[in-house]
Amino acid sequence: MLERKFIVENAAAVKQNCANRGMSCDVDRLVQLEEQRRAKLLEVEELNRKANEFAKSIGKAKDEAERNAKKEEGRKLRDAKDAAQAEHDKLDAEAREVQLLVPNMTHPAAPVGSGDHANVEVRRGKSEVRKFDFKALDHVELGEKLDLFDFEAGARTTGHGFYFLKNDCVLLDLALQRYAVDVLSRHGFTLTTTPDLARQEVLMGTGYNPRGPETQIYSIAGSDLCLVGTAEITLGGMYAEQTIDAEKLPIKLAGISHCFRTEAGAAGKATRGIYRVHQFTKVEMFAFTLPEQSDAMLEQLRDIECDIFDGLGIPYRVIDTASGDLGGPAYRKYDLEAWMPGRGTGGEWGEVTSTSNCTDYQARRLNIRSKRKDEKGTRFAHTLNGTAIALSRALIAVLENYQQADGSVEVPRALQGWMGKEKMTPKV
RNA sequence: GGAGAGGUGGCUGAGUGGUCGAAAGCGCCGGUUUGCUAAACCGGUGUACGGGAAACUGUACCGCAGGUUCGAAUCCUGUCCUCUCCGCCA
Repeated sequence: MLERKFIVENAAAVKQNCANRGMSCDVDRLVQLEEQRRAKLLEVEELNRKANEFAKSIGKAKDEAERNAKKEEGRKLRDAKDAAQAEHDKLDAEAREVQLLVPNMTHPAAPVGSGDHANVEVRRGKSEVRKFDFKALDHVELGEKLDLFDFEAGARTTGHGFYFLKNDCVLLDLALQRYAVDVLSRHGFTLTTTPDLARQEVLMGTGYNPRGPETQIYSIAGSDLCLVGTAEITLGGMYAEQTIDAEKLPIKLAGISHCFRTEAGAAGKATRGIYRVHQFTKVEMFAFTLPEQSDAMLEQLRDIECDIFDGLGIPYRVIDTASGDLGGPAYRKYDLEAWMPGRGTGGEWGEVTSTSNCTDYQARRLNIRSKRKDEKGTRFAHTLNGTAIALSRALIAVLENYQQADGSVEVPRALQGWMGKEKMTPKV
């Protein structure tokens, strides 16, 4: 959410930014509504001031007759105030409705445009894309040989898009988590496991819409709780309504959670195997910073993601996401796309991580402030998030890149200790 | 799940319809005194939004949302959270 004052004062820039991001929102109307609201607020405050003044004088009235006469007058003032307040609230609600649709501003260096061609590849990982001298299998085929997944049972118990991990895949899943946690711990992150459910309020605060036909979020009937789509939601909510001392910033959190996504409207998209599923586990990074620290923090989060995948020996490319694909809260976003040899006909890049600087967009909704001792007042903190390891996608990358001609899969060196073996071999 | 108690400023804690944005203490900041430190004393000390060059000033906020009233921290309803006891359980 952008500040209304900012939108009013920078209407032209905000409009251009909406256009760059492919979002349609009526900035002109918002400006108009806000100006009307301001005028009405002055009126409300003036009436309220009078009414307060009057109410105080009643307490000092000398007798019952004077008191009753004054009460009548006080009631009129209060009624007038209530009427003005109602008009103000209506304007406020209308303005807010538009305001919530306005996306964050965009980093000046981020590419402008939309679609894959607009995104810019800024870097490659250390590992070369491997040349196979045999036909590379995809993770589903590998999973059959190694007995790693049970999709039928997932569908039976829960539905399409759910699955059981089995045998070595469970070990690999845990090893990847343990590996990521280890890296983040060394980078000074506070480790957490987070609730898998959150209040709607927190969802909204982080920029997710729990309702509507296109929502990605599952809701729990009979409560205002939702299953989280990512630990970003709970980690952001962790400091909701808090004012954080500047000396404590930046705060770097690592959160492990399950992630639930309805994937509404995703029918027909690459759905084979565990690439796009309704539930997966993720180790997430989250940071709260002072406003002047967030640009550098985004680079840091991106570099950690690179380290994690370099450490796994998986080839990837880094994408500087173009304005049209940033969504609502992100000011700038980098994605890591890992090479997945089993995708498409001869392998394809597939998104495995994403890191965003949301500046104060989420903090304003969640009311998270920073306070410096030498500074009057407070400023909204900046929030950033990034994927350390998203299981499912990371599992695919490991399985497909480390497969051998005989159907076995080597375990990346970095995981061997956590996994307790060097190779996953077919049951025969 | 059942019964009860409670949520007030950075903290402790008073306040049961009017002059309460809120006593007092602690903490913190500034000052005086003082070989130094401590103590003592004096003054200051919430946040947001609006007006003003500034001094300053208006409005709102006593978990949150409603309601009663001319007037609510105080009364009523709902809700969230915390604590205690019982039950159940990993």
